[in-house]
Amino acid sequence: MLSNFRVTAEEMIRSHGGRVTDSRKRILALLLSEKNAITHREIESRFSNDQLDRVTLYRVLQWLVDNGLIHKITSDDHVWRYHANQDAYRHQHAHFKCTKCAKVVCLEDMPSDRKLSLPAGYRFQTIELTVKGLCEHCA
Amino acid sequence: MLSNFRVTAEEMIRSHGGRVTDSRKRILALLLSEKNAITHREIESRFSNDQLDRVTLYRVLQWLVDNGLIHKITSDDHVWRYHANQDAYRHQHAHFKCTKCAKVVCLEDMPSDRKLSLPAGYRFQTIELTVKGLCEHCA
DNA sequence: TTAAAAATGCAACAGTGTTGCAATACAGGT
DNA sequence: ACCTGTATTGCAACACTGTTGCATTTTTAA
Repeated sequence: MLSNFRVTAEEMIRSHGGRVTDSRKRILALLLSEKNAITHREIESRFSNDQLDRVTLYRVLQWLVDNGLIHKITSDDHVWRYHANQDAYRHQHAHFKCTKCAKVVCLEDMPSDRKLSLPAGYRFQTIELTVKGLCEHCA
Repeated sequence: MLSNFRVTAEEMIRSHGGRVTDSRKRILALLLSEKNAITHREIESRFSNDQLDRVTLYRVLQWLVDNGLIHKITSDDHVWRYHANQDAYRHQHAHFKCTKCAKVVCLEDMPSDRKLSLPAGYRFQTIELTVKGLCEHCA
């Protein structure tokens, strides 16, 4: 189960030409096993037994983002949440945040078809969309 | 000019039943005079001569938000930006953030097609949409 | 096996925002 | 105009998330 994720993680890291270190494997394997996007602090607490340095975690997460293996999501609580780039989440997508329990999930689609008009001279790059509401447990 | 904003500010505060204090008048008048959404730090620097306590500024901003006189916008730099609720900005709207100079402007329209479907059992509350790109000066 | 390069661990720092509490300013009644 | 209760302010100290510098360790490739 979890060893499957470790194997996948190792392949993903190796295929990006990075050094395959223990921290990277463990962190990416964890993110692959998580259904929702989770915070730095939540990742830390998952490793409460095994020691995992705060700073190393920040640096590994940044490396994984830079190499497109995970993505990070901003939120109105001003904490980054991280999620592995699997399957449907490769491309740009919207996110949902529960206003009660703060859970963040990735939505599969991004309704960006409808172009909203920018002021003259502005150049479009990306769009960030977060839907807020109550999740199935809090509704 | 700026005294006009002070008069408007005072009326807005009074109409919400709050105490009309000097800090509230000065801060709201400044926000009324600003075209774009600005950060706590930017507001502070506008008052560099007159003294203005950091904590008071945070608390006044929160009060103004709670009373619907201004709104605040989150961003991927994890700093709140504040903008007065005038005219078009009363209702829900999208925002634009320049990825080069970090300028944030309010867009007038929100593409309201909530075609994006939430998972079963989820309840919709609000939508937050930020378009990122280059502004007219940075493009 | 060895050496260069990259990654880690630690300590200290930086920025944004919050809390507790005493001092002050505002508003309403006299 | 003057009290008086109460909201607001100012200050100090704190909390949290994230970053930087640097010595030590691990990884990789010859």
